[in-house]
Amino acid sequence: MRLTRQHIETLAAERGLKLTPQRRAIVEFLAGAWHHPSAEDVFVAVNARFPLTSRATVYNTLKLLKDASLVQELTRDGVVRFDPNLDRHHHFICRGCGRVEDLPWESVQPLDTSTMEGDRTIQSFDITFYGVCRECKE
Amino acid sequence: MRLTRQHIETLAAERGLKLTPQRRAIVEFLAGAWHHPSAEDVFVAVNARFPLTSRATVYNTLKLLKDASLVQELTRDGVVRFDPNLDRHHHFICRGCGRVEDLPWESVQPLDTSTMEGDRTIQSFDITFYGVCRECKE
DNA sequence: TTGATTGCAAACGGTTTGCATGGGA
DNA sequence: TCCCATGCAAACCGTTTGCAATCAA
Repeated sequence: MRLTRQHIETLAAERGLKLTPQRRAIVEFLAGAWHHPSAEDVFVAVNARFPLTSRATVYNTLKLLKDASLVQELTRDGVVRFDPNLDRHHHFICRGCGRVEDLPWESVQPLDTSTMEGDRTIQSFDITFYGVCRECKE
Repeated sequence: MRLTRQHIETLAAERGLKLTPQRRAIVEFLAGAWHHPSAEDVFVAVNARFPLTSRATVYNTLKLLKDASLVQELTRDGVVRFDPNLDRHHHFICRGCGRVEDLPWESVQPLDTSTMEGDRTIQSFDITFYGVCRECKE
């Protein structure tokens, strides 16, 4: 499941939040974003539709979405990025162009974590794959 | 294999670098560090032995070590950290105290990456496990 | 001696905060 | 109307850079 504009409406209704145009624009941009935009990416995109939208609003809304588990936050090269894919999944990073692609959770066989448990408890894991994407292979 | 003070001596000899006390101190601290210190951690630790060591020197030396593949760099919570463990390994992050532990590469069975290959090439991967460490379970 | 390395301080980029204004409920 | 949300600007934090002084080779 991915973030949709419906999510922010539901969230607003449930928590009594205001449905401002800026929040709608941020969510709609994220909903259509497939390559993990940074806060700055969101800022630029939203300002294309609503000039004068401030960075503070962008950061506030992103934090709101993160706290509501409507986006996943991930850090790469020191920059925080946002992933609207709500399903469990892994990541593929292309060493050529740096793009990040989501990989379905089922593309990896279940991991046996028993050997590393015992004194610790393993609850979850995620895998980052590195390689060369299709475009960069050409 | 882990970073040792021997590594910086060899590196200096091979590349004609100068073996300054600051560089020795940084490497010796990293060699004994098991929980992925940040640049600031290194700065504080080195200044305990050599007051007036600047952040620039710390950052320069860390970059040197990274470029020589004598430390692995990893980013967590937007802060760059340094891992002197030179073997391939995975990471375990405790949700209780936030500590990071290294897990031996062999503790995970080989992954079949064929289903996600085809249009892309997978070269490597690393896994981050999340859970609760022994101390936090008590 | 001499150029690599250092310390310092300023600059930088991403993120957070404080506060007065404004607009959705 | 009322208070949440916004815009703005300054502050903040980790990191990088420029430059003169220093020191290992």
